[in-house]
Amino acid sequence: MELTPSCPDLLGRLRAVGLRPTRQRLALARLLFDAGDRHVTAEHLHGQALASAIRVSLATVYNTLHQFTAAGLLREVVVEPGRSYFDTNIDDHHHFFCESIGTLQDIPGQGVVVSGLPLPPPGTEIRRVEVIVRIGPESR
Amino acid sequence: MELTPSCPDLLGRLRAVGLRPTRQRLALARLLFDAGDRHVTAEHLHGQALASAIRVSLATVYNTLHQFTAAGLLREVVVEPGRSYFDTNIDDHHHFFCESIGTLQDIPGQGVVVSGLPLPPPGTEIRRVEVIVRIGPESR
DNA sequence: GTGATTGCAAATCTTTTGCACTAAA
DNA sequence: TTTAGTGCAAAAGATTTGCAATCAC
Repeated sequence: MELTPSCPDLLGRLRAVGLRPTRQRLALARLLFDAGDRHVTAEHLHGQALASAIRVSLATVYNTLHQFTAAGLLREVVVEPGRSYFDTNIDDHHHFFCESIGTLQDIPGQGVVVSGLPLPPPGTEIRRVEVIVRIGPESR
Repeated sequence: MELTPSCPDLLGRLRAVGLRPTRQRLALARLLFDAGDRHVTAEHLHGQALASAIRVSLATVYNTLHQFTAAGLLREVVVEPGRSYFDTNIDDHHHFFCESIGTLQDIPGQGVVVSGLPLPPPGTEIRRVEVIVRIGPESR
């Protein structure tokens, strides 16, 4: 594939994290990062790739999502048993999650303060504090 | 099975939530609730049942865990993709989760305050605020 | 060319389901 | 009895892996 000049930033971002900018990685990166903040599942992204006439196998989508996550380009969000979401927003932030629809929505991290946490167990340190606000349709 | 008089509370608890106190439900309830706060996976609980010479199928363990959860006797905690933990502590509280070991640890809810949350999206209301503190071995 | 990456299909792992059988009431 | 609950094995999902073919460099 010709590396189109329309995505120099993506190409550079992949190179910067040591991932060879292959056809499918670039195509997936474009789907992921060219449309603002997104929360996708592997299945979802694969469907979108196929719809965009990008030939990628589901296995490659999984591999790519995990490589991007390991490289710090994505964040994995676990809110539902048996399904992983990947978040293109890697800033410190939190989530609303609607169980009835299965939808994630970002909560900017700046405003939220979690206070009163005890010290982590001896020998461990805090990696990240994650707040998940589970929401549902209004009762009435 | 003879309903032993040693577990009148469990029997009553099951009846109270409309679950017929069968041999395996009682046995699993005893494993779950007779040992203080616990975080178990289905696989884990099944192994423990077998080790205690309780004949239960894994399918029944799954069904029972979900029935208990639906009945409010347990809480499901989702922290790892592809694996559910069930928590015998149903009070309002949060968790430390160590990814390297896969261990959950309770954080009492009283002390922790989450402030600065935005309003939930229109038409929805907050069901629960969950804080997961991801921890790992100390860097140095 | 050479080694990383991909596709595919098969394997794996967790969880759910269908149905004949068993047990609680 | 009557109906809910169970076991088993098979099915269903999500995710991973092995290996030959392919592509970036």
